[in-house]
Amino acid sequence: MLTIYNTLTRKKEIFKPLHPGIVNMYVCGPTVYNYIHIGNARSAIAFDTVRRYLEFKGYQVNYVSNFTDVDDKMIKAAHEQGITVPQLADKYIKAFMEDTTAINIEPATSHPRATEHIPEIINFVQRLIDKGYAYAKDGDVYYRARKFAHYGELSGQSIDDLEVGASEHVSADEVNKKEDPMDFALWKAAKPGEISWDSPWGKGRPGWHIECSVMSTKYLGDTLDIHAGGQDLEFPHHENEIAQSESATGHKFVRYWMHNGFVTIGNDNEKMSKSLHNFITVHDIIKTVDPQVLRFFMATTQYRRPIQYSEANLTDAKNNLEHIQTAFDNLKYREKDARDGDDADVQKQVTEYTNRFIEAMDDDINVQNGIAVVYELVKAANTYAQAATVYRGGLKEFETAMVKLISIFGIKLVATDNEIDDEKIKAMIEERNQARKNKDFARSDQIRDDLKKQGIILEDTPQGTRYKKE
RNA sequence: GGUGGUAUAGCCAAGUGGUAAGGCAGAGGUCUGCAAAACCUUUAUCAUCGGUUCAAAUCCGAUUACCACCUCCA
Repeated sequence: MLTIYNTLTRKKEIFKPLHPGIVNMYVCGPTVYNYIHIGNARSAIAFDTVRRYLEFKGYQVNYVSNFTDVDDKMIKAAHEQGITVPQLADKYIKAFMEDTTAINIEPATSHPRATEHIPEIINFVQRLIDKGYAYAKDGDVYYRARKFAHYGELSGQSIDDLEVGASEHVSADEVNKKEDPMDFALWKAAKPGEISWDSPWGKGRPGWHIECSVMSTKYLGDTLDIHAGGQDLEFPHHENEIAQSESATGHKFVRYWMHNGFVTIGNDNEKMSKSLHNFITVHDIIKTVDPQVLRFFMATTQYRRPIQYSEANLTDAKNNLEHIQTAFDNLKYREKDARDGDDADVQKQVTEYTNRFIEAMDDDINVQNGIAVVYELVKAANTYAQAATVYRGGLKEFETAMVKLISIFGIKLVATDNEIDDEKIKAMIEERNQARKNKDFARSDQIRDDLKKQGIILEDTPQGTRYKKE
């Protein structure tokens, strides 16, 4: 039985979707004014893994993830680059799709953009005004935070404590416009020259939080099963979303809140973020690091824990992934001399490993325990692949299980292509085997070295000489 | 100041009362003509101090260190 840690209740709860068999899930996406950094990637990977596990469990997952394509930073960046805000958005949405495809993130069921939902946003804001939860002032529209009785529940803070913090940061201009410092903007009046849309309150654009309330409820209904995002979104973003949504719809907004931990970097393990300027973009890193390694590295840390980004940790991930890949290839290698038929013992083992994997993952997506089971499966597979007699059914059993379980981590396990067409190389391998038969090891080692220089590695096994490309 | 999180071997990390999973790196071994791959063996006074208990990494209290949110941020 799957349990999920719900940020709202700060407890692990048994996961039961509103509609049996269907999970409606919304994940806060990035503001598209730059390439995504590996912290953004971590969030995407964490919840892609959750999604894959839910699908593995047999749920149909409706997965919606937005693009914030208009805000202060978008306007600033577009201005700096001498392009329009929509052009900037298009550029980085395209880059987002490329980067997330590289790290094997399944495309969302829907990727809505804020600017494509302006009429719905205006309508939503109007509903809040009509219900008395919001008020217009000088072209802005603000939400009355104190009017929402549950305000502060998600972040575990009382509204008065929050106000103490807020008062240090809110500009005098805003304080003057707002009835209360805790109120937040639903709609912002346009400054001259800024991108804007007509509204009942004059030309302007949506505030940050409103788009998520509007788009999530539009695509997934008033009550979502899962709403996810980075821990930094708990307050104020998600707190505000709850207030807006529940006061507009009158229904519970989200049943399970999930928040991922940060990627940290440097000796101080500081949070990686755009504002700290200590970020590494996915766009850059995959030029030198295998995207599958990056994916594996991040997917094998439980979503709530921080990930320390370092070369050493990345190397660990690389070694582990290679180990799994080698085991898979070892199984494939035995297919040519395997006997026909099934292997009941392997079936039993695989079933046991799979059950233990599920048990681990059911505990709030405990990927560390999950991957530990995968390593046990790998060990058993390697042992089997060296047995004197193997059955085709047994090999397939192991292969299928490995592919299935590792795919939840977003890794596509496929047999390594080691076909060699070059007749000259084939002849050299043959010559080496002759030399070995004649115990001319100087010659055979010479050939092995020569081939290694060409990227061909030879390994002698009881089934003959095995070769692979480097 | 308020709120939350973290502290387990060289590194990553599981483990919420019964004397410490797993992985990487290291060491030794089996196999091999030698390798490679694989497999086996091997590495811990669980941040500190005190308390509860027959028994604590696990519960309680205090302390220290680090991180995060309270302002845009995944």
